[in-house]
Amino acid sequence: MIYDFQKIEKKWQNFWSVQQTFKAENQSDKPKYYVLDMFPYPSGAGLHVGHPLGYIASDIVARFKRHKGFNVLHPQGYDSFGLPAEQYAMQTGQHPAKTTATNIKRYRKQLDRMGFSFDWSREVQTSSPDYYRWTQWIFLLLFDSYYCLDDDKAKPISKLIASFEAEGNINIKANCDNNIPEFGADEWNAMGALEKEEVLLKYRLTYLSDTEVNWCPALGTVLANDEIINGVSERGGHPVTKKKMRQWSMRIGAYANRLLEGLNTLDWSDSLKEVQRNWIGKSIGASVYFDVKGHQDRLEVFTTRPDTIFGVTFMTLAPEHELVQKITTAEQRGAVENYILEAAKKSDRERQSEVKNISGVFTGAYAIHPFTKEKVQIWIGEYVLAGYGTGAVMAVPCGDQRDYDFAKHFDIPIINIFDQIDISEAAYTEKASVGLINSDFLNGLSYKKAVKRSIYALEELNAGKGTVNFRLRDAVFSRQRYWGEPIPIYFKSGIPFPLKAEHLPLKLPKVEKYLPTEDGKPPLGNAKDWAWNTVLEKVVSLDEIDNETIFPLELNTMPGWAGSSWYFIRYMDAQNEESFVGNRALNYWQDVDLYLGGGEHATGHLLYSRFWQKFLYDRGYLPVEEYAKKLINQGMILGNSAFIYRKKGTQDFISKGLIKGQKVEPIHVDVSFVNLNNELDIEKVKAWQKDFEHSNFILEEGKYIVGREVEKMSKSKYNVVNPDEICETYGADTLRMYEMFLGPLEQDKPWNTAGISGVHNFLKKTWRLFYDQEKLIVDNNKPSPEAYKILHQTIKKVTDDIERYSFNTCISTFMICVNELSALKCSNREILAPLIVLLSPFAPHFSEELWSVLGHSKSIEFEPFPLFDPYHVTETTKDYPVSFNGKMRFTLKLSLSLSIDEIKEIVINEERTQNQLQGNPPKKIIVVPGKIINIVI
RNA sequence: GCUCGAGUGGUGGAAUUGGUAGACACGUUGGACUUAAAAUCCAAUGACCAUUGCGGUCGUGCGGGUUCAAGUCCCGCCUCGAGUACCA
Repeated sequence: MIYDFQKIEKKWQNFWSVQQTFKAENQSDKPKYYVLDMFPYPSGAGLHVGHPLGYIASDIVARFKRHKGFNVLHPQGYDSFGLPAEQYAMQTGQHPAKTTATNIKRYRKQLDRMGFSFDWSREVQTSSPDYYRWTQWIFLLLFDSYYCLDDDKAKPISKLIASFEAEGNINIKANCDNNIPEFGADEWNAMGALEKEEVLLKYRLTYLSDTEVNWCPALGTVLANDEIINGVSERGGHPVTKKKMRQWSMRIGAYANRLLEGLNTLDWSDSLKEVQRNWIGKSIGASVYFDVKGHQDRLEVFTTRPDTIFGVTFMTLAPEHELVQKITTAEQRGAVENYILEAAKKSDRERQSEVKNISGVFTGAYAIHPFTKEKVQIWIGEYVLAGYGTGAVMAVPCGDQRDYDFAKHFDIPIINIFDQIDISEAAYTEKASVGLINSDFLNGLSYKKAVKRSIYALEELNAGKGTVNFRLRDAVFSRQRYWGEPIPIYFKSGIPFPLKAEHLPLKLPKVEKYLPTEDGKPPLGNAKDWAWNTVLEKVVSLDEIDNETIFPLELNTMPGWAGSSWYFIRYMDAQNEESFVGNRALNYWQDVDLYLGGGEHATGHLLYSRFWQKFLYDRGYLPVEEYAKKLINQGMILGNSAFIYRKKGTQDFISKGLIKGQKVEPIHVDVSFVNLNNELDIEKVKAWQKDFEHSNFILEEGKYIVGREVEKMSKSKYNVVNPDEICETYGADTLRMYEMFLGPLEQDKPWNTAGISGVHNFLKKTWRLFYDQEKLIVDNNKPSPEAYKILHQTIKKVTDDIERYSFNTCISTFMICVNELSALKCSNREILAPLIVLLSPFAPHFSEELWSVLGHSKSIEFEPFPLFDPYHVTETTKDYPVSFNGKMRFTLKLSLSLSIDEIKEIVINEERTQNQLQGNPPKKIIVVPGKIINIVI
C-alpha cells in the first residue's frame, strides 16, 4: 500500500467535520488552554503559502495540548469589514457583503484543506450584524464612561453626573478635553439638558470633537496615526494632509500609562514591546507657562529640560497653534499668514522631506520669562509639531540642536548656560553633569538637581509644574466609509445621543453608491430613508429630534480596528444572544494562553485591543486586564520573484548571464514559469501576456535564465505560491511540516520549494515502517533496547521542543528517529504507536490514518501524549564534559538520559579530565538530585 | 541619527544553562537495484595537508579580553535587516 495522501486527507477532514472532533465545550474538568490566531481579512486573492505559517504553528500547539489533557479552545474567524471590499464595490457595483461572502467561502475551503483543528462552531465575522451588534454595544459603553484619575479607571458617566450635581467639576480629576470651564453644583443644575450633554461629551471615553485629523483625499476618509506609514496611507500609498473635522475619537490617551506599565507583565518579544513603548512615548518633564506681553493669554509649553530655562531666548509655536492669530502684531500679520498658508498646503510627506530646511517667521509678540522677567520673541516654525505636547516650545539654543540652528539662521541671541562647554559650533545636548552658569539660583547645579529645583521654583511662582507627556494621541474613530460598523448615535441640535442597547444592531443600509455624496457626506448619506426610519423606529418619539435636521443619524462608520479589538472574547461564547459574552464561558476561558500573529500590528490592533480589554475590565465586564500574556510573532514568508530583462527600447529579452554592462529593465514574470534551475519556460511567457507574444528571447547555452530576488509575497509581483498547489502535489501534511521545517517560527524566510522533497520523503519513509509493499508489517514483538532508546529520546526532545515553540528542530528529531528505526527494521507496535501520537500534531491526517490502521476506532486527537521514560534510555556512557570553576568544583552535565536515581555509576574519562584539570584529579564525587552533578575535589 | 535584531559549509538551518561546532534537510559526487527511467537504498560531502599509517592544522563577520573550555560571556569595530524619526 502506498501513501495516498490525497485519499487520506480527504477521508479524515471529512471525519473530523462529521464527528465535530474539535468542538470545545465551555465547561470541563480539564484545565483550559486557549490558542488564538490573528484572524484574516478575507481578500479576493485567497491565501498564499505565507498565511498559514502561524496557523500551522498554533494548530500544532492546539493539538499538542489536547494530547496533554487540556480542553483546548482554538477558534477562527474573519476580519471582514474593510477597504478592499468597498473599493471593489465602487468599481463593480457588487455589494461588499456579497464579495466578502464569496471570499470567505474560498478561505474556508483553503483552510479546511490544510487540516486545521479549528472549532468552526465559534466562527465570527466582524461584518455580521450578530457580531457588530456587540461592537456597537461596546461603543455605547465607552460613550457611557469617563476616566476617573483619582481611582485611575473608567467609571459610568452617571457617577460623574452625581458628582456634578453635588459639587460641580472643580474637584473632579478626570481625563478630558482641555479648557473645560469650571462650574459649581448650582451652575450645573441650572444648565439645560442639551447644555449638560455638551459638557459631558468632553468627558466621555468616546467623544466628538473638532480635531486636526489626517485626511486622505484619494481614499476620501480620515486615518488614524497607525494607518499612515512614512506620510502616506498604509492602504494604497496615497498622500495625507491635515484637516480640521468634527470626528469621533477614543480616549486611549487616558490609558497611556497603564498600557505602558502593562507591558512589563507580558511575555511578548522585546522588540514588539519596545515598539509599543515608543509609540506611547512617555516623557517626564515640566509644563511651563509664559505670560504673553500685552495679552491675557498664557503660553503653555512642555519641556523635558526645565533645568535649561535660563537658556531660553525665544519661543516657537506650531503654525496651527491657536494663539498665533491672537498675538500676531499688525506689522507681522502679512508674513505670518503667508507662512501658515504655505505650511497648510504641504502634505505630511513634504514636511518630512524638508526636515533640514529651516523656516519660520516672527509674530511680533513677546513672552515674559517667568524668572528673569525679560521679554523673549515669539516665533512660529514648522519644526514645532502641532500634535505633540502643547504645540509650542521654549527654545533653548545652547541645549537643543534644532533651536540652535533656528537661532543661528534668524540671528537670534544665544545664551550659554553650560560651564566650560564650547557652543560656538553646536548645541550641547548631553545631560551629563556639567554645572550650570548664567542661571541664577540654578548655577553650579548638576542636571538632576537643577531639574528638581527648577520645577519647585516654577510651582512656587505658579508658572509651571512637573508633568508627564505622552506621544500617544487619542484615536480618531470616524471613517467616511460604507463597509464598516454604523455608529449607533443620533443627533438632536447637533448633540449626540446613544441608541438604546435593545435597539442594536443598527444595521448597514443598502445604498446605490458607495462613494461619498455630492455635498461631501459619507456614503451613508446616500441612505436618507434608512436614517429617518431608523430614528423613527428606535428613538422614542419624534420630539426627541430636531425638525431641522436633515440627517438625524451618525453617518460615519467605525474604523477597521473596532471589530478586531474584542473578537477573542466573542470566541468564548460566539452564539450568545443575550450578551457579548456569557459569564460562565468567560469565567472558564478567562484569557488567551497563546496568541500568534504578525508583529506589524504592534501599534494598531495590539494596542487598541489592549485598550478595550482594560476598559471592559474597569467596567467590570472582564476578569483580567491583559488578554494575551504570551504572544509570538511569526515571521513572514517572502516570495522568490523571477525577473526577465528587456533591453532598453527593444522587445529583446536577454538571459541573465548575458547582460554584462547592457542597459536593461527587469520585469517580473510569474514564478510558476520557472523551474528549480531558474530556467524560463518561454512558451508559457508568450502565452501569458500579449506584450510578450512577439518578443525575442536571447538565450545562453540554449536556456533563458531568470534573475531572482526575495520580496514580499504579492499578487502584483507574480511571486505568489498557492498552498492548494502544494497540497495537490505533496499533500497537506507535507506542506505543514515543510513550513515548520523552513526555519525558526519568528524569522522571516523566503519560500523555496527546493527542500520540500526531504519532508515528503520522511513521511513516505515513516509509512514504510508500517507497510511493506501491500502488507501491513506491524508486529507485536518486544522491541529491542535500542528501539526503546530511540523512541524515548524522541519523546523527550519533541516534548521539550514543542514547549519552546521550536518546531523546526522537532521535525529534525522525527527524521533522525525514523532513520534509526528503519535501520533497525523496527516495526513493533509498542514503538510505532507512541511515535504516531508524537507526530500527529504535525501531520494529523497521516497519523489518524495509521492510528486507525493499528486498529483504534477513536480519533488519535485525544490520545495522551507519550511520556518520556528515562528507564528506557539506558546507555549513557557518552563522555560528558567536565567543567571547572574557580571553587574547585566540577560540573558534570547529563544531556538526556537518566534521572539521578537511576545512576549506578559514574565513570570519568581519566585522560580527558587530566587534560582539563592539568593535574588536579577529582577526589570525591557527590551526586545531587537534578540535572547537574557536582564533583568536589 | 536613535532603538531592536542578526552575521555559522554550496543552500535552509542545528548546537536549551559556556562543554566533541556544522545535527537534520536540500544540493553535489560516487555506487547498488533496473533494458532504461522513476522509486528506493548505501557511501562521501567545512577548508587545507596527509591519505599503502589509522592522522594533523585551521575554522562560527573582524580585533582584543575573561575561562581548563567561547558560536555562546565582556569590550571595541564592520556588515546586513527591521522599526522609528524635527517628540521639545
